[in-house]
Amino acid sequence: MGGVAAGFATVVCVTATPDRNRLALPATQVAPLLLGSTLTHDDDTGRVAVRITEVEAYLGADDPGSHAFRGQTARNTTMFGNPGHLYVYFTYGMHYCANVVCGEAGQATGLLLRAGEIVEGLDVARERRKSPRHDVDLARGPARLAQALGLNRKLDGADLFAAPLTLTLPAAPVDPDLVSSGPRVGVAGVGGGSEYPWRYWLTDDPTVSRYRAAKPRIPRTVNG
DNA sequence: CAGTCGATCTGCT
DNA sequence: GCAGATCGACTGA
Repeated sequence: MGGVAAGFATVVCVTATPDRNRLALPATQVAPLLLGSTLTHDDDTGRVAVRITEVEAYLGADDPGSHAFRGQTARNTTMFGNPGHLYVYFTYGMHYCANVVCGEAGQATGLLLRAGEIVEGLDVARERRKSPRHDVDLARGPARLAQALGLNRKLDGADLFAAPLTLTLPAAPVDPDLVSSGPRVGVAGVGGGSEYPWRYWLTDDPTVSRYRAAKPRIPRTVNG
């Protein structure tokens, strides 16, 4: 059962990882570095690795679209901690989504992992994700990616550079010509418009989630 | 292919 | 009580 996470973290975190320092920058600067990186989750339910193809930057307390906008709560505490950790939250009553915490402790900036390509453990990912007809859909969308990797609330706050997680950044950022940016998905108001291109993806990658504009919710009771 | 809706956790009013 | 960093099923063309 529980009680495992706190134990191994103290044992493994002996040496400072250079890659961890590369995350200690504003999320908008880390975004192009994270594209093309690989995140592996390896536990007794299986081993799956995903090559990240789409991310979204959330910029902390001043960002109305961020969970951190209204200050620190029990749920978002991880966002306010040190970079190089995973912030996992539960949303819409059904789905988990995962962020890579960036910047300095207290800034609460991070990158939402929006999509990726399964590069290891395809059979395990298919088992976890059942319905999709195409493998390209296995991790297309933040909740799908989390499910394919087997991420859940138990991994909230987990170190990205220690078991059961492994984040491998590319030696150099991908060619800027291969990176596109645009407005964030599903975020209305400030930061949701084209004025802030805080969504980044690998151009023309088939695993990138299709853009859906944030739609204002219209009450259905108006016309009876 | 595009539009609509249900599921039901979390934090804020 | 309500809206939300969503997904999958269903509808109609």
